[in-house]
Amino acid sequence: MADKFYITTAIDYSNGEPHLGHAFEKIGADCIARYRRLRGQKVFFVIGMDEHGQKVAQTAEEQGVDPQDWVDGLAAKFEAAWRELDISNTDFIRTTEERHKRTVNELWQRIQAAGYVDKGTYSGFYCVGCEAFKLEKDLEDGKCPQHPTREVKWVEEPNLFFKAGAFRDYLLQLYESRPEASDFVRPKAKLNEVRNVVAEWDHEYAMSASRASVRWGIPWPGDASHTVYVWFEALINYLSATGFPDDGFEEIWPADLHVIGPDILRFHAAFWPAMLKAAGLAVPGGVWCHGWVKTSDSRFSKSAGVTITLREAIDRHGSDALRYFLLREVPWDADGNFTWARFDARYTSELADGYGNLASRILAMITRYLEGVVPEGKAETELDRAGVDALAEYQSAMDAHLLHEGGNAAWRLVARANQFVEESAPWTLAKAQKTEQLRTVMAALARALNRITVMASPFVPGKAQAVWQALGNTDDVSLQSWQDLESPKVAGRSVTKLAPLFPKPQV
RNA sequence: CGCGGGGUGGAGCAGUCUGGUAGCUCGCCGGGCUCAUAACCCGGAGGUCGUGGGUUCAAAUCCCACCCCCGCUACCA
Repeated sequence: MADKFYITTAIDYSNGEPHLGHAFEKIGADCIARYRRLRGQKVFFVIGMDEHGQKVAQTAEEQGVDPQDWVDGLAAKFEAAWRELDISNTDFIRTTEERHKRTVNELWQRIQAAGYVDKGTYSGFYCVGCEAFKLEKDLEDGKCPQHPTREVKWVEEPNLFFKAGAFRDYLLQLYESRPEASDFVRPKAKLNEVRNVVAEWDHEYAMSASRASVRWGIPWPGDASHTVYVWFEALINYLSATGFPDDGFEEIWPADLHVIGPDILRFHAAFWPAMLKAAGLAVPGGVWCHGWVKTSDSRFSKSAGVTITLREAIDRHGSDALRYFLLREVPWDADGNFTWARFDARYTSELADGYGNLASRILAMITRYLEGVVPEGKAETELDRAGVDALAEYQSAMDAHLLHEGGNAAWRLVARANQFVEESAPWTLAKAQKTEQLRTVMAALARALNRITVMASPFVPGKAQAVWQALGNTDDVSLQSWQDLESPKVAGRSVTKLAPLFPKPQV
């Protein structure tokens, strides 16, 4: 594995409060970032806010505030949410920051100098909701089907265009060139979608790069009557966060993984690498397109307008539980449903009765039978073999970004450990004073709990740390070395009993 | 119209590529244990694998036709 890993999420558009969907993307990316740290990589994890554009200006105006004040307020709310969810980002970038404006200027001057920018007039129906031009055939009753409450405007303006079509063949080759496990776009179905779109481009295909009529944006280098089109500007944040064009940015760039939703796939999978190529920069390692969290507690929810707020979701069982639930319930390569019934069921069986209870019983037995010290117990047990298998499964799933499968591997070991407790019945061994056997069994259980806790830490970082400390460690579980899990060094540690990790509400 | 995803015991899913006794989790029923958050373990009931045809000794799995659901079309990530 390479030494560094640069992962990003889409920057969030400053148009409303953080919700479950925003959180899902951050949590998934965070899970990957935390896993990569365990594997010893230096992780750069950038998230942030997309703060320019007509829609932001318009919303701010409706609220009667200055656009900058508006986005400042929202950025604070988003950041607070991410702190609460233990998102371990190493940077939080905002497109109104100077460092971003500087990078945008530099990049576009390079693209322009390389001859990939054209002047032209754009005319067409423009939907403010989408920040995009619409073809007449895509309109319904003269309105944008995505934003039927907003007017579509006929706009004619002198714009600048990015000649993306020049990179058609390059992009198609990029999609084909990678071995399947590291396709430029994953999962595979999404790669095919993008390929089909790009294959239809011709060499004249161009995309607006600047807008003459939008003022809340970054002035176009050399022509302040234009601002850089928000879509293009937003993409560049990934580069801004590396310090580009200053020396040293290449220690971080290129990004190894851009985590995004399906709605912005085309921008990341086609335009972004084309822009980078035009400027002579390295393209990212890949794009991961996750699915949607659907919130439908009943089949009528859509029409009834049922929504689940992030606040409610966190308050239900706490931040770690929400992280865990989303990562297990919604496959990271497909859509999934969020329902309270499923959330409660997983919380009870997998967190409280599963991991939480396992930790309680192991720690309690070590305390009760062995004076609270993890015994030496070098004999390899069946449970250790299961543990090593689980690590291998976990690793291969997590390397492929199949987070739900990684979680599954870790939690199967929880079940196996519970089974092992029954089979070996430490309470019987203690009564019969079969000390050696007891020590062997309890040492194996301590190793299993150690392995589970490290594997669980990208999913439930806070709770994993609590178990880690109860196991007698003083350091941070996230700093553990993956290699040590082959044979966890737990012997001799003084453990402490643990209050219920995941308390169950009294019925 | 089109493109993509999906239809498997009450619920959520795996299995379909590389045909050969239908598997997992939750729920339900019965039993066991007592270290543990009335948690844990074992056993059981429950499925004509969307429909109709076809290929085959044999199909959830391959082929054809069709039906239904979902996304692209919603504060959307």
